[in-house]
Amino acid sequence: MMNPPKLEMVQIGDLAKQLGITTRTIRYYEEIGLMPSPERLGSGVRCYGKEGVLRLKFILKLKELGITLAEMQELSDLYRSTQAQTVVMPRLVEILDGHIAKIDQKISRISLLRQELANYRKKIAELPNPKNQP
Amino acid sequence: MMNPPKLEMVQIGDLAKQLGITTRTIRYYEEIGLMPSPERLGSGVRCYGKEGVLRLKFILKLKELGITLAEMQELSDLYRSTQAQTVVMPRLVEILDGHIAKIDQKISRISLLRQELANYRKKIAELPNPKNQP
DNA sequence: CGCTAAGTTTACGTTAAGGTAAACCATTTA
DNA sequence: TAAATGGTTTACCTTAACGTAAACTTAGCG
Repeated sequence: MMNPPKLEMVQIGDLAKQLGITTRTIRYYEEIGLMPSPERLGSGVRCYGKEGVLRLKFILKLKELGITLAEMQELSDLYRSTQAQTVVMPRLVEILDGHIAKIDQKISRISLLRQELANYRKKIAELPNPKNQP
Repeated sequence: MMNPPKLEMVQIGDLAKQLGITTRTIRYYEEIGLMPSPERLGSGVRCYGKEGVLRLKFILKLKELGITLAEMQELSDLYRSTQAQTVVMPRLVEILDGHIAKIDQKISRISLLRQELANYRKKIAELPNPKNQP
C-alpha cells in the first residue's frame, strides 16, 4: 500500500470474489464499454469505488433477468448521450417488458405441451401392450 | 423421377420449406444424430417419409419450448437404449419441469425488478430538479 | 446441348459471454 | 533473495446452432 487506496476502494480481485464472478468478467465488461475504465493504483491495478461497485451490481442484476450485454450497452449508450433517466428508464422498462412477453409466451406453450405430454402418457399407460409409435 | 419416390416421400428442400427451416438445419440434426440417416434417391438426395417428418416436427416443437438439442440427444439416446416410452416420457417431463421452474424463477425476479423500476421512475418523476445518480 | 435449380460433402465463419494460457510486473512472505 | 501471490495485456479457445462458401453432381427445361 504505497499508494493508499483512498478508503472504500476495492481491487478487482476482491470485487470479483465479493460478487461471485471472475476478474475476467469484470475486465470483459470494461472491454465492451459496459464498465468505465476505473482508477488504477500506482502499480496499474484496477480499483473501484462505491459507484463502480454499484454499477457492476446493477449489470449483474440485469443479466440475471435475461437482459443481454448488448441491450445493456444500448442503455448505457443512451445514458451517455442523454444523461437523462427520463429517457433511459422507459427504454429499460420497454426491454424488460419485451423479455416478460417472451417468457410469458414460452410459459403458455410449455404448459400446453405439458398437457399434451400428460395426455400422451396417460394413453400409453392405459394400453395393455406397450407397443407404440415413437 | 427415374427413381419413383415411393409415394408420400418428401425431399429435403421441400420439407425444409414446409417447416420454415433450412436444409442446413435438417442436415445438422442428422449430423448430431438427432435425425436418423434418411433414405436416398438414386441421385443421393435425402427423402423423408411420414415417420421422419413427424420426428422433425417433434424436434422443432421441443426446440420452441426451449429444450436444447443436447437435451433432445439425451432423450433420443434414452429411447434408443430402452425402446420404452415409460422411461423416456418421465425424463422428458422432468426436463420440461426443469425449464418451467427456471422460467418461473425468471418471471418472479423480472416482475420484482419491474416494481423496483416503477418505484425508481416515480421517485425521479417527483423530483423537481432532474439531477440524480446514475 | 447448355443452362439453371437443387442437391451433395467438406469445411470454415459467426455470436455471446467469457475461459484459459503466455509472458510479464509488483508486492509480500519465508 | 527466492518464491508465491495477484495483478496486467494480448490473444487464441469454447459452446450452440446453425450460416455460408466451395467444388461438384444430377434433373428438368427449352
